[in-house]
Amino acid sequence: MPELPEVVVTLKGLIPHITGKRVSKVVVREPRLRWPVPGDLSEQLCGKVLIDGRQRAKYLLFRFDHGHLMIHLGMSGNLRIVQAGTPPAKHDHVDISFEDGVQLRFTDPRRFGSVLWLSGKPEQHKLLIHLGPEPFDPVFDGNYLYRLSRGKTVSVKQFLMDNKIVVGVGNIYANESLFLSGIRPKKAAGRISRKIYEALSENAKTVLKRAIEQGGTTLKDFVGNEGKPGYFKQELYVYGRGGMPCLRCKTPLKEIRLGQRSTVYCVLCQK
DNA sequence: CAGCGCCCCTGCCCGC
DNA sequence: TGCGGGCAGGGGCGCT
Repeated sequence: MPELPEVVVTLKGLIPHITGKRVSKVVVREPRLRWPVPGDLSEQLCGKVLIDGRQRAKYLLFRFDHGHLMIHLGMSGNLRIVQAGTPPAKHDHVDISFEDGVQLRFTDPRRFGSVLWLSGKPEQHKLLIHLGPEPFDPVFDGNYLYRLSRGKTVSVKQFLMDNKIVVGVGNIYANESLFLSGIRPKKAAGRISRKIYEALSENAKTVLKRAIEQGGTTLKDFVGNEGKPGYFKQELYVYGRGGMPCLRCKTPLKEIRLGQRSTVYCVLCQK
């Protein structure tokens, strides 16, 4: 489910339910996630107050006065509020209960997600320290992409999806941004002009912002915290539409694989 | 260092 | 209806 918009939507929905509340109980049913859930998670959290929550890349960071709970949703993860006492279903790996009966539940069939405890500064953590800027950070613009791409032979799509360059642009939104910018996904990143990168950075921001407004993109089973699906799927131009007509020129969209990821583009609209 | 592949894992869809 | 193969929204890591 998650790309950046789904993470933002998830966080936004959770915040009002859990900020300022004290943890009363932690249950870990399955610690074998992307990295093992720390064995002392319960000791770290119980009795402590969750101060606030924010997002860095696709990581959710929940602040306590002595550290941070860091959660990544991977490909299939989901974090939601459940009624206290709701029996766990398959793949409900971690529950964090608060004193008022609110319960935070982490579910992840594929277990590519993670639930970690950070005692130090989050930005110093090895998973975050090498990350590029957020797409909505003012430093992320056409000039930034132009400068960092000089001499690079990697495809522009993989360049855009590289977390060291910019975070949060996953496969769906990379495909969409490139279509809107008229750029062929496999074109070498180093051979694209400053002007085109200007369009690409703007389109990436627009697509992400629009997806957040629509509550994310529901492909299979993503639902926000109010149980609503994301409506951005209706606005996808190319992702998931290989072989179907381009919405601008009717030419059948071409589908290839780039870095093992499905890549869809229009041979006429994207050069 | 850049640039690839691989891999973690389950679910689902398709073709036979 | 059952089974094998391929694919899926992520991303760290190890190899060349």
